[in-house]
Amino acid sequence: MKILCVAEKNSIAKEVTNILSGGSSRTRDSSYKFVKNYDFTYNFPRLGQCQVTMTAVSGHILGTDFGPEYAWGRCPPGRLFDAPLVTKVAADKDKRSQKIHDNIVKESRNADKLMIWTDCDREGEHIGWEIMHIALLKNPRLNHLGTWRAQFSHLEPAHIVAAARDPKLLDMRLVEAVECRKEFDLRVGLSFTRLLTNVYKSRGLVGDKEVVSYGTCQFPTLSFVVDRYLRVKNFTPEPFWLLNVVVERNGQKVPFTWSRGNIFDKAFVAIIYTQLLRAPNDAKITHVGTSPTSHYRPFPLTTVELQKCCSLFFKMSAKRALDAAELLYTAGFISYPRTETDRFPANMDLLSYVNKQKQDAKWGAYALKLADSGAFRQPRAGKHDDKAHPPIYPVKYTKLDTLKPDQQKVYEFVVRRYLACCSDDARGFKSTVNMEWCKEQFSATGVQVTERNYLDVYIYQLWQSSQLLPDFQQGQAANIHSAKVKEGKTSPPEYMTERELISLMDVNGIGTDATIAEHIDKIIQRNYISRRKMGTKEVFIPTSLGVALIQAFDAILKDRISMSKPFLRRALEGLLQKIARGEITRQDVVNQLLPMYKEAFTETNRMSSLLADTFTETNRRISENT
DNA sequence: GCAAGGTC
Repeated sequence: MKILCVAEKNSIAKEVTNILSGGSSRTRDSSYKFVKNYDFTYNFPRLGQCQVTMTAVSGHILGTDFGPEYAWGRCPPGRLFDAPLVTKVAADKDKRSQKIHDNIVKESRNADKLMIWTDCDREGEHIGWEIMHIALLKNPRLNHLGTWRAQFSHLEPAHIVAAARDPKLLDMRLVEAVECRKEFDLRVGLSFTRLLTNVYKSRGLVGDKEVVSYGTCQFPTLSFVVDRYLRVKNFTPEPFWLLNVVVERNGQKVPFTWSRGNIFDKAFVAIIYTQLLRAPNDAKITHVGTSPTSHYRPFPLTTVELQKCCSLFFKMSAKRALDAAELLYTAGFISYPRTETDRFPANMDLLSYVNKQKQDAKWGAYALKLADSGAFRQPRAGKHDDKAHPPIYPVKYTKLDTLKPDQQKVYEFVVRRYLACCSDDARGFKSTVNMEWCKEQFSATGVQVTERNYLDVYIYQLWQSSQLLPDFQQGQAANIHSAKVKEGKTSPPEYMTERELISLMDVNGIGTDATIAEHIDKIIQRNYISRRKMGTKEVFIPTSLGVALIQAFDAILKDRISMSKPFLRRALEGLLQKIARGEITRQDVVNQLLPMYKEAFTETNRMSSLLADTFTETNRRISENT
């Protein structure tokens, strides 16, 4: 029997080959230089000894487009809402897709079975379907039932062997969901992009080579930055007043906080302040207490959390962090780095991965303590599960100095985060002292950390004991050292940072783990937003074009659906998940949602002069400001 | 010249 195996990328094909063949395989070139064909034999349970060829694609091979009669300029943009879709081999400049396509046709000709080894997520399932579709062109045996689907989520040998021995079928519901997404992104993206570009260009508002694009992910992303920018710009600071009281005890000066906090009425604070000053000996300690407090260990690691942490701890951009993680994954050191899951499956042997870290010079002693002296704890379980991949964890040990600098940081972080997850919470005590002075309440607090636990390995987080409070006694008079009225000002929100933008996109389902960083780059290229240094921080500021686009869309569609808010994309995502669960069909979704987009298009087209006017107006306002 | 999603 001959089996053709196809992975999503060459590095996976190579690694799976290594595992299944026990290291003895023959390598042949394919028509595409970054994809190899690996030949070996393997014993499949129901088939016996088989001749296996393992090859790969490089992401999607087929693309969805419109026919030539719907090219830019050949038809009104609105026609793209009902123009027929054409699926064909993607046209890329080095003919990569065509070469990969040809390799699959050739290698599948004599195969008895096709086995799909793409990533186990929605897009991976769709790529698997593309591969099957291509293989079926010249080999009728490789239909849906002749095609196996290997399910795996990391490259540990035992796991890969298990996947090879227990193949499933392709899940066509996932394939349908992806087809649906592609249809919406294409119809809406191209029609609005052509409309916007035509309008701005005909008024001479953008350069000849420029494109004013609309994308279902680009605009919600832009909208987050614009909303924040306007909130900062429109902010008016308000003054407030508060009381600062310092009590002296055993020679130690202890600041107390006023329970009323910041007050916006100056006269009110002044009245109370006068009362206090009239009765300097009236202050009394009313309560002294100590209660346990803790810092929870972190949740298991997701992609977005990885990107946020790398941005915060190492000042590494989302793109760089993911690139480093990807390399660590293909080298077999960490599990698949694109996951939304923040809970480990119940049956996973978590302790075995702790054991593998015992040998390290920096964190080995901690791992040893976790594993061998009963300090190991089952990690907390978050609420997210993508049903495809577990949280990111260190699969295999490696010495840091074998890795490149970015990978060192990311690997060390993944390990420390994992060990922290498997540790106990940090514990301590919080002491509170309450004081009453002329019926006003004040309090002072102190923290004592007694058990550091996970903090010892998760060195990125600080929790330290504060200065010890002196020995106050309940009922005792308090010796006021000083009392002052302080004036403050409310401060505006900060401009959007990359870390916050990633969070917002993630929460609202804008883009995927792998594309969030790209959407941000795209709207920078389009001159909708720009990066700017503010002190030590880097923030995003929208351009006048970016502000105008959002404001014009909001004005035109104020009573209809919003093209700039995340609502539509989120609604689509929810419906895609229903398709994936088999509750509705792709056609149901098209019938329900496409008319709403089309209506928004018609209205935008009708009021297109407003788009240009808003831009002219924003430009004028901003140049007046500067 | 246009989208978003894979991948390099």
